[in-house]
Amino acid sequence: MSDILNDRQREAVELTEGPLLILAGAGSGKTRVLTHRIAYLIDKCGVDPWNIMAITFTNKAAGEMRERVDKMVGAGAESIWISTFHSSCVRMLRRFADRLGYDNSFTIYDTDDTKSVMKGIMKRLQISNEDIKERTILSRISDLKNNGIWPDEFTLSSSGDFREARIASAYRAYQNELLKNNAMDFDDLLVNAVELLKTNKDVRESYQDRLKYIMVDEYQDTNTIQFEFIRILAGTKHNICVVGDDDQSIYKFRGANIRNILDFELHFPEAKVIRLEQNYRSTQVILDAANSVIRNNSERKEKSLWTDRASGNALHFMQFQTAYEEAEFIASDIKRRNREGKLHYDETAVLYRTNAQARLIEEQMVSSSIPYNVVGGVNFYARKEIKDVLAYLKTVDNGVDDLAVKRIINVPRRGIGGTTISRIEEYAAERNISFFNALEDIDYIEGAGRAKSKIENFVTMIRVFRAKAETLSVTELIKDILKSTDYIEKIEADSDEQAMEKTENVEELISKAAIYEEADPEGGLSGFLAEVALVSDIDDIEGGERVLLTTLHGAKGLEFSNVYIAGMEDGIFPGYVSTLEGNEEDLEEERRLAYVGITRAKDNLTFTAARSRMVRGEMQYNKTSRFLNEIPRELFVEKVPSAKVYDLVEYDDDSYARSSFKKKAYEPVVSLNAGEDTSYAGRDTSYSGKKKEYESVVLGKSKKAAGYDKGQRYGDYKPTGVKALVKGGITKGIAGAGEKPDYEVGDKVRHIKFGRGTVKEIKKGTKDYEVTVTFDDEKYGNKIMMAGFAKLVKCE
DNA sequence: TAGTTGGGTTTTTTT
DNA sequence: AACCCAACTA
Repeated sequence: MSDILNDRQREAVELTEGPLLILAGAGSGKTRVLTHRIAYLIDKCGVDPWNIMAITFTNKAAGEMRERVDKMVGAGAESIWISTFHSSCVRMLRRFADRLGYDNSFTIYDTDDTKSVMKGIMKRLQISNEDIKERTILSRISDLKNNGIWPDEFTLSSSGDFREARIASAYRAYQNELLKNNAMDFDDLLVNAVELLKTNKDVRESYQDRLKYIMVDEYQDTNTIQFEFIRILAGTKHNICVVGDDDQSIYKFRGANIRNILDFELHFPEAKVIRLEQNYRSTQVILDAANSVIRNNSERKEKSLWTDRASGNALHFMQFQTAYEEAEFIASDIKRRNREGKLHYDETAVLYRTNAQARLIEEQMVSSSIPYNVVGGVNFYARKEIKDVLAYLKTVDNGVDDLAVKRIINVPRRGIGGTTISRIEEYAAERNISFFNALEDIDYIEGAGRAKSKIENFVTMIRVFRAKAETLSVTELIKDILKSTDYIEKIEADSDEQAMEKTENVEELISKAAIYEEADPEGGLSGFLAEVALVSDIDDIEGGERVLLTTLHGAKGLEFSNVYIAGMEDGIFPGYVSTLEGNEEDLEEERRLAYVGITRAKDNLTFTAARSRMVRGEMQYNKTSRFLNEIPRELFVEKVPSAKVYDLVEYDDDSYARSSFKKKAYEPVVSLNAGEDTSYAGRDTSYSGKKKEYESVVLGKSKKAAGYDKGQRYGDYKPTGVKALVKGGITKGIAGAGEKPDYEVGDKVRHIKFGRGTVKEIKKGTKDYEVTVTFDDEKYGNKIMMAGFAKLVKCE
């Protein structure tokens, strides 16, 4: 990428004073602008690097910016404050949390931790999980925090409503518990940092004085409290430059407030706005696709990406019978193109909506021996063995973190059971002391007879660790803990196949600690634990010649020459909930996600979909994604070598066929010639209700016969629900496996390969009906087959 | 106390 | 399908 700025970019770089909103479309060089701006401030305006702050969302983005700025600025670059929102807050709170009643060595609770805490509270307050789910309460609490509403205020406002009042009491108890444990959740980091700045004039002014120029990346993803944070820091000078793209706002579920960017000019009336619309990343075809999708959103700042790149390769869309075949295709296509020298693995990504979809694709990558990285799934730091070791470290670092202590008191097993723990909890609650303090009082606790000596040993062990922590490095401390507790040996002793992996993970943790200590020798144990709490998986993906598998969310900010977007189905992407009546806002967010996905591609973009897929143990039959329908048909590769209707699939006409069929409709499936470079296998939309017979349909050639009008987008059609009559080797669609077949013993049926036959027996199997058929063709004779798989169709 | 089993549940995305 | 939890058994 050239380092020469275009006019708009230059303007954005040089407008250093006052509030500035840079609306930066995907691939428009926003990072380039930000880094140049920092360099400009230092070199041309004489600003001290110490006075500059740049805030990002991920550690990865922060790291990349740091690297680029280092190269441009040289000496002094290290004193620029570049970090994420959460890390910035931690940094402030590590110095001043005592002003808010916390100890400066507070721990950070992740989502799992907060769940455990909430579970305990609900038990105590006798809120049953059936009445209000813990997840519901936690997300309410998160909302409330993000809107600056504290338990006291919420208790008042909710007093009239029973259910709300219970949530309020849970909120209050939760907050007390965290404070008692000297812990903060992710939201607290922001909330408390803002509180700190608001209530402490000296702190606020010292930061305001230092941070004279503030830049915020991915501004569209900020939430209300984050806005508050930067607004306070910007003080009265308002030297705040935010960069974002409202079309890429995809974190509403996490509290992101799209109004922050839409209303920037209301918050700062003197704000200047600069639009960056020239895209340096993608071909025109890809941009056209992106633009044509996002155009369907209503609440957005009008803009349109353009490029002077050539129009480029056409888009591909492939639809398959099953998610398995979809995955198979993606892997084989990548493999083939790589073999032909048309694709580099490290320039390739497979994107999907949900982490669950990764599994099948990953399997196919393995069997095609394609090197790959998967982001997401179970976060490294969320794994049991890692959380165990971290809980030891937290127990050493922050003695009042009851959650950590309770986690490890019997891990590895040392014969301290539930009854004993409850006793100790009661004792601690009566005296309002921490769980660990209660352990130290074990002599005075009744009914702890047998466990007593075990607890004494535990307490002694932790005390020894604490003493050692004064001198040992984090890596040494971890090793010492593992050795003293025989942790590794215990893993190997009682767990099975996963022992290897667990051991490797623990070793990985040690090397991560080593890396941390080298990078930040002053950080210590608290620093390491804080860092670990705030890293995400995408942050430490190893590079190399590897295909990246990630969710669409995970792909934000990245770019690849080749992008595959899998699972293009209504109900998957867009997600089911967002397709329901009244959820238009959610649907728009999904559409932005589609926009993000499409704009990751530089040169080649392939969409795939499956007609049927297993979701949470149940078979789903989904229509192709409505987002595909929003892309002009002309942008796709169209030549189809003699596509044939070879199957009909039934789906639920009104709600995307979630296993229970109400209204049934049928649509023809066009055969796929996978592997052909020109293959285009869209749903053929030929079924109009009038035409009831198909021999074959050739896309491209007989569009008219297939029900298309010129200019019509492929996929725009209305199924009539009339059952299609089918001739010539076309079988009826897959009924859901396990559904009773609509033929009976004695009926004549047709099989796609074996031809005509007579049903001899129908037996209900464990998962599906087993059907025995005697085929007319003696070659095949008697066959037993699964009804859902055999796709037998009744005939005369 | 610990291991097993059966039953019930599951928003999708994550700092 | 996968996970978690409660109840049951050794």
